[in-house]
Order: sequence, then C-alpha cells, then structure tokens
Amino acid sequence: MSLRYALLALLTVEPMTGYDLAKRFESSVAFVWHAPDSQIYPELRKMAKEALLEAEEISWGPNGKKTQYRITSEGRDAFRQWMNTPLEYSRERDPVHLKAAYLEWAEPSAARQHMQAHIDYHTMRRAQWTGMIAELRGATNEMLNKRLAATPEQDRRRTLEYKIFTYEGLIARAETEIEWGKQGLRLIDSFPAPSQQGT
Amino acid sequence: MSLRYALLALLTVEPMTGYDLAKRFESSVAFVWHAPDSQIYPELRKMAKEALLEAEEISWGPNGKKTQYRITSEGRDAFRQWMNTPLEYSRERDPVHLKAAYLEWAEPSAARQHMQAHIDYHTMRRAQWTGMIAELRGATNEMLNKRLAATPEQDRRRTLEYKIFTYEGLIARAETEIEWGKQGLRLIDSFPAPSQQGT
DNA sequence: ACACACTATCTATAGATATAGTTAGTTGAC
DNA sequence: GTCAACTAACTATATCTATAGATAGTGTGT
Repeated sequence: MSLRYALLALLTVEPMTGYDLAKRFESSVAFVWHAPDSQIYPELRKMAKEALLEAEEISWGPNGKKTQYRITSEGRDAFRQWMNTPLEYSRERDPVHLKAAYLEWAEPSAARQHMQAHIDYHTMRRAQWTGMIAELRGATNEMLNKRLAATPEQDRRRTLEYKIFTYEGLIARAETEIEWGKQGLRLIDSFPAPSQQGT
Repeated sequence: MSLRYALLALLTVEPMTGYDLAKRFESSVAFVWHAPDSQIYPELRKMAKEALLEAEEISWGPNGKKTQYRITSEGRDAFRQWMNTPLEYSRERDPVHLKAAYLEWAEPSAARQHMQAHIDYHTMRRAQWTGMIAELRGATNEMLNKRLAATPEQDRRRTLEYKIFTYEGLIARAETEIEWGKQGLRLIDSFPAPSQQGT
C-alpha cells in the first residue's frame, strides 16, 4: 500500500522512468522500502491511469524509447493527504524474535550465528545511515540537493532536518539491535553445553 | 514462510486445534507473528499432508467436532532444522520511517500526531512485554509452564532465559522508538509555522 | 564487427496477506 | 426456551510481494 507513496515521494523531486525509480529503490530509498521493478512498472501504469502521474514517451538513441513519469497536482495532493493521514500500525511479523524465543531448539553454534548475523546486519546498516547523514550534512546527496533547490528557502531546514532525524532513528534502532545481539551472545555462552532436547 | 514455523513452535507444547492456534496468534505469539484464521487453517492442512502434523478428529458436544493437530517427529525435525538455519534479512518495508523522511509535507499538527501515535503504540507494546516478563518470572504463564513441564530439568533455565531475552529485546526496541518519537516532537516544535510548500 | 555491460520494460507464476464474509454447533445467562 | 456470545471451520477475493526469466535497444571498448 505504501509503494505508491514511496514512488510519489521520489517523483516530487523530478520526473523519472520506471528504471530510474527501480534503481533508487535498490539504493537510496531502500533504507525504508524495497520493491522490484516487476512491481514498480505496473504500479506506475496504474497511477498514470488514476491521473496521479503523467506518462511521457521519450526517445532514447535512434530506436529506443522510454517512459518518463511526472507527478501531477493530483499526485501531489494524494501524497500530501497520505502524509496527513495517521498510520495504521499493522500486526507484527518478526522472524528474528520468533527464533530468539525458541533458541533452546538451536544448537549453541547456530544460536551464536543467529546473534552474530544480527549484529553484522545492523552494523552494516548503521554504517549506511551514518554515511547518509554525512552526505546530507555535507550537501553531497544528489537527490536532496535537487529537492532543496525546489524548496522555498524558509522550508529547507525542515526538509533537511527531517531526513537527518529519520536516519538518526534508524541508527538508534540499529544500535539497540546490536546491543541486544551482544547480550544474546553473552547469554548463549553463559549456558553449559545442552543435553539433546525437544524430542 | 515463517507462519508454519510459528505454528510448529506452538504445537511443540501440546496438540491444538486451528481455533486454539488462531487465538494464540491474537494474543501471546502476536508479539512476533500475526496471522488470521483464514491463513492458519489451510496451512495446517498443508502441513498435515506433508506429515509435519497429525490430524485427529475430536468430538465436541453431541454433534460438534473439531480437528486437533499434533506435531510429528518429522515436524519436530523440521522445526529444529529451521532453528539451525540462518535467517535471511530481507528488504525493509518501513512506512513509519518513510513518512518521517518526508514530514515536511505534513501539517505540523499531523506530524505531531504521527509522532504521538508512534510513542503511544510503543508505550503500549512495552507495557505488554513488561507484563509478559513478569508472567514468565512469576511462573504464571500457562504456555510456558506446560512447556517447562515437558523440558528436561537441566534445559529449563535456558528455555526461560531465552524467552525473557526475547522480550527484553522487544522492550529495548520499544524504548528506542519512544525516544525517537519524543525527539521528533521536539524537532517539530522547534520549527516556526511553515509556509505552504510542495506545490 | 563483435562482445559486453547497461538501460528499459514486460510477463508469468507462486506464494503471502488482508478483508470479509458464510455456516454450524455449543454454552451459559436470563 | 431462546438469545447472545463463543467455538470451530471454511471460502472467496483482492492485493501484495518475490522470483525468475524474456525481450530488445544503447553505448563503449577492442
């Protein structure tokens, strides 16, 4: 349901093709949303049909062409309206904690690996976010610069600060997960070798 | 993909009907997984066909009957194997942070409401987990007591500690989110009333 | 001239998930 | 006794998501 709003968000900066958007979804926006191109292309067509986007055929080389999508004012309205609508907190789906709750079923080495993987994953993500904040603060982020160029001067600080705030939240979350993972490793190591269990 | 393992996890304690499981999914396991009964019943039938579960017809009242599912040794093996398999960290899908990144599009009152809802939601969850830990420590949790009764004495501490550890992780996460939400409120309030933007 | 990586798009399929019903028996309260 | 609330289970539909692969043009280097 949020895919379309993630697309709208990106298209508020500048018109893009499905391919451009798919690439963004692999990198910059991937921090909060992921979607494969096979989901993006149909959604764009659907949104164009609903007049949230305007499709424009652009020729590319002698025989090639591509479709660029530009957000319409309806699209902007829809996005703004979504932004003003409260989120529903949907039901949890958390395989990591599901496994953690039954860790006595795993062999200690596997249990350690789960925790280590958790630590590694969130360490990697923390590094990503930290890098993003540096980019934002150093004004070296291309998307943000384009966005700021199209933003009234008095709103630029808010735009920047909200993005930094978002990444800070993600960093804080990653750090919490890393700490939890370390605590898990200590807990696993505190137990003596287990008997065969769960039969 | 994890639905079946969540079901297996519950069925390692005792045989249950689809209805029992659906109820658990609304309460105790809901902390990590949610599924409606319309997903649970077919999955149980599928698992029975794959010999992970054994279905048994039980009469209930004069005319009623129900189907109770009991985990088989193949089911236990499958669960144990899953527990020993590393998790794939799949792509993110995080509407909260998606919105946060574009908060300048929301009216300040709506932005505040987002953050307040975030704080409220995680405050509620924290209270739930805290209560669960109290139940676990006080040995007043029915499922856990049944589970422990079927666990060899020397493994009971591990079983208990892993569950507490899981909830502690969820509490830590909730607290991080609450802090982030508060920080968000402060940030929103630090800005002067915005001009109409994003046109 | 050809190989290769990249850009651009689309299709098919399977599986997961959400929402909303329908049917029918049981149990307890009034 | 009958109504309501609960137990039990199933079905249908729509949407979302993942995975995989097909097709075809572009641009660069050799």
